[in-house]
Parts: sequence; C-alpha cells; structure tokens
Amino acid sequence: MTMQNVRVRFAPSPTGPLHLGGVRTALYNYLLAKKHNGTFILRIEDTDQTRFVEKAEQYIQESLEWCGITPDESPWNPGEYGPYRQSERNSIYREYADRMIENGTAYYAFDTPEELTDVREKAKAAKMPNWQYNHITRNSMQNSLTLSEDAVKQKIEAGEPYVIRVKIPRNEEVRFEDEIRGWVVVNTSNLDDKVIFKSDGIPTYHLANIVDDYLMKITHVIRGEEWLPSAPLHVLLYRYLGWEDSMPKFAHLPLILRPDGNGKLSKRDGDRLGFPVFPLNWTDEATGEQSSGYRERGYFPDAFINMLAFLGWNPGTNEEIFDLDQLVEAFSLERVGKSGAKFDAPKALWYQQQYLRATTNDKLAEMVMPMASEKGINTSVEVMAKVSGLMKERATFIQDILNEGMYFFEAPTEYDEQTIKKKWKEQTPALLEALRNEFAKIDSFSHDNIEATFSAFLAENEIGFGQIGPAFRLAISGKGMGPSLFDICEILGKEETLNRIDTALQTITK
RNA sequence: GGUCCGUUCGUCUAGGGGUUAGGACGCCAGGUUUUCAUCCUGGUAACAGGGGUUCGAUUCCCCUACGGACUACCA
Repeated sequence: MTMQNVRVRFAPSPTGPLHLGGVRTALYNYLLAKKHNGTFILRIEDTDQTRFVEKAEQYIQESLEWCGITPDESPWNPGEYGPYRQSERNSIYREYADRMIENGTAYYAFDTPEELTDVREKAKAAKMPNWQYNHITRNSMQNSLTLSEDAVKQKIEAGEPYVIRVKIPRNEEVRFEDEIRGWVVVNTSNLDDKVIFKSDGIPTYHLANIVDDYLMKITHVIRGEEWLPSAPLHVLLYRYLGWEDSMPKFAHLPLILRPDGNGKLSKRDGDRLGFPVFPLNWTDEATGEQSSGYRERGYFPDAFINMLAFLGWNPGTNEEIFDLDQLVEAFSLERVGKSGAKFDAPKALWYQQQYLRATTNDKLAEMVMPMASEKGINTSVEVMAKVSGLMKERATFIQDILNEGMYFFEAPTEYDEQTIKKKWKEQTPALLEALRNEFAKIDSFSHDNIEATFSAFLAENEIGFGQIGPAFRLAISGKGMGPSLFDICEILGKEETLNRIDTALQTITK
C-alpha cells in the first residue's frame, strides 16, 4: 500500500482517564502513522463542558508518553493545524453550521430539552420506544422547517435558545468502505436529525469532529466500533459541507470486551475485574475512588503495548514479541480483526514476564534500586544486579525481585512453617551446626568453594542433599524454595551466612 | 424494539473450497533442576446450527441462533 502524507488523529474527550481500549486506539493510530512516515495527532475533544474532568488531559498526555506513543502534534506540542483543543477552536465551527443551513442540509430547532423528553416518554408509553427526531417527526416539531421565516427570525432575534440539526433525507442509501469491515450500507430513513450545534453555542462531536478532521487534513479515521453507527452521519456531513472528495478513510476497531463475557470494557470497571483497566493510577476526584494502572502495577510499557497490540491485531506469523519499533514495522490495518476480543489478563502477565526476563540484570538493578532505598535497604547496584539475575526467572514484575528476595538484604525473622514441619528433623540442628563449622573454614566464600565444601560435607556424613539442603535454605532465607543456595550464600557473604545459621539454630524449634 | 457489526480450541488468534484445521496463553503429564521458577518434550481442546452453490464446504451465499455496539442539545 502506498500512502502519502498519512495524518491520523487520536481524539479523546477529557472526561476521565484513558482506558485500555483508548490506549489501543491511540496505539493503532500511531502505528499506522509511523509505518507510513506520517503524522500522529492528538486532539482534545472537549465540546461537552458538563463532563469535563480537570486532570484528564494531563492523564492522557502522561499515559501516551509512558507508552512511548508520543503525538507529533498536540495541545502541548502544537503543529501548523492548531489549536488542538476543540474548546479553543470554538470560533471556527459556526460558519460550517451556517453553511449547511444555507444550503438546506441543516435547520434550526427550538424544541426545549424538556419538550423532547416529553415526546420521547409519550412515545414510549405508546409502545414506540425509539422516538427519533427525523424526516417524519420533525414536521410536528418547532423548527425552521415548520415555522414561517418570520417566526424563526423573531425567535432568534428574541434570543430564544435553539439548536441546529442536520436534515437527514428520507430513503437514501449511504455507503462507505470501512478499511476493516468492507462496505457498510445504511438507509437514511433509519438515521435521525442529529444536533450538530448545541444551544450553548458549541458544536456537538459530530460537527466538530468532521470540521477538525477536514481542517487538519486527516487521512484515516481510526476509532472504536462504537462509532460505526454514526459513521453514515459523518459521511453525510462531509457531503453536505462539500468535502466528500477529501473524506478520510474510516477504520472501525473491534471493541475490547470484558473477560467475564458481557459488554465492552469500560472505565467504570476499575479494578473489579482483577486487573487494571487504566494505563496509570487514577483517583476520581469526585468520588475518591482509586483505580490502579499498569505502570504502577509494575508493567513495562513495551510489554503493555505489545499485549495491547495483539488484542485485535496480529502480524500473520507465529511471532508474538514485538517492541514498539517492531510493531511499527509489522503493522497494517488489513490485519486488524473484525470481532471483539475479551481481555485476557493471564496473557498480559505472560507478556510482562517475557519482557522482564529479557531485561539485563544491570537494567533491572537500576529500576529496583529506588524501590529498595524506599524500603530502607542499603546495598550496591552490583549486588542488586546479582540478586535481579537470580530472581528474574521467578518474577513477573520488578517488585517481585524485592518482595520475593527480601532475604538477600535482611535476615529472615520467621521461617516457613511447612518446611519446618517437613524438613527440620531431629538430627538437623547437629548437622547444620557441623556444616556451619565447615563453612567457617572457607577463605574465599565463592559459589564454587561453598559448593565444594558442601559436597564434601555430604560425602563425609554419607547423607544426601535432601537431608540438609532444605533446612540450610530455611536457615538462611526463611523459605522453602528459591535460587541456588550457593549463589545466595555468596551474595550474603561468609559472616552473614554463618550468623543466619546461628540464629536459625537458636530460633527454630519443632 | 429498531439499525448496524460480528461468530475457528476455555481465551487471543492463523488459515481458507480438497489441511492430520497451525501458533500462543491457560491447564495436564513427563524430562532437566538440591527446592521453586526457568527451560525442553508431549498432551488437552475449535470451524454456532440449518439450508443452499459445488465433485467437494470450516472457507462462498441465505436463514436462524447467539454475542456486541448504537439508539442524548455525551463523546
């Protein structure tokens, strides 16, 4: 596919934190743009001031940054097509609504919200649950189609509130080719006369979106499937504004579904499904409700992005590990699936595990150090790198390295009950003490020397590993499992190892 | 209810008129390992149903069922 000047946009509303689906939409937009050396734009769609949430925009910015999908043009990094917040573009929309009134594709409507709910309720009571303002009902409503020209003029001049609606024709077929779904055909009789300009002087999403996409020279509109039903309206809007020739291509992404099997994943799901639905932690200012994010949970951005990319897309090969650059390379809209994907939390864990294991010990140590000092652990990066190397095979998140490997830094204060029960036999203390005394003779306390001493000890006493190993582990780590004992001892050092054995001998009683 | 979209192992998916329907996650079993984890090997398990079209349909068409989205002066 050859595409020139690809310009795509991610256009969230600042009504709260971004969630998984939103991040994936942003990601696919980004991938398509980068794949074609195009431009990825972020536009804030804040036309509904009633739902505005103060910190949402900052959250969106921070999330995208964390994911590494930084926009080329955005409110905080404007390009030539700004402003990038719809609230700051308000002066430019009216002209287009007026143009539609002039060419007869839109009209003024004076019905109040109360009147509208009233009609809807009455219709509902009459068992017609889907009352729409459309080519039939508009004839009995208060609008510039039913009122005389003078009456309309009078109302407007008197300052009566009004909205502007699209005049959707009766019985016409609207068709467009969705990049993911193919041809979609809808009859206009099923559409309603959507409000495109609200009485507060602000356009609705539909108008603002089309105008901005046109002015910003957007070539591909990649958005969630929830927008599919209004896509025909948008096609009509392009037509009525005279922009059909430069209409962008549409691609409606399948939804990310809840794993429990009903409905799409939503912001309201918070943490209740057992996994985060947000990239970053979020606290709802109004309710005080806190939701966890992938970042704070310990996910690496690459793992998160990789997992998200594969929720609805695949490269057509058996490879599954792709960092951002590789995703850019491999991505194509054609390989995006049509059907919704239930979010697979265990798979997310698996991705994170893969990335953790692929991270070098030094890099891991660098990440763990701040957490360590927070816990009051005083150690060197070198030691931390060794610990990380030993722990990463059995960890999923960086936190696990510390949580599971605390004994590298602090002597155990308690000992695993199960192991005591099973492995701490009558002869154990005597054996352990004898072993301790052998260790005391080692000059260079290295893995190999420790192992050699240990092996010799086993041979001399004619016992197997099982008769002393688990108890030994218990004594130095407090646990019944973990990395190689000799590695642990080497890191601990001779003195600490001996001390821990002494402590254990005094503490553990059956 | 109406409109639109969808339907391959439990989950994410590949495939596509003739295949032993492939991979990954999960799960199970075996091997390696002092333990745990890793790693290796193997196993489990799917084309929603019914009609067509065809020599042959999981693949193309239709219907049904099921799932989902939308149905605001929200996006």
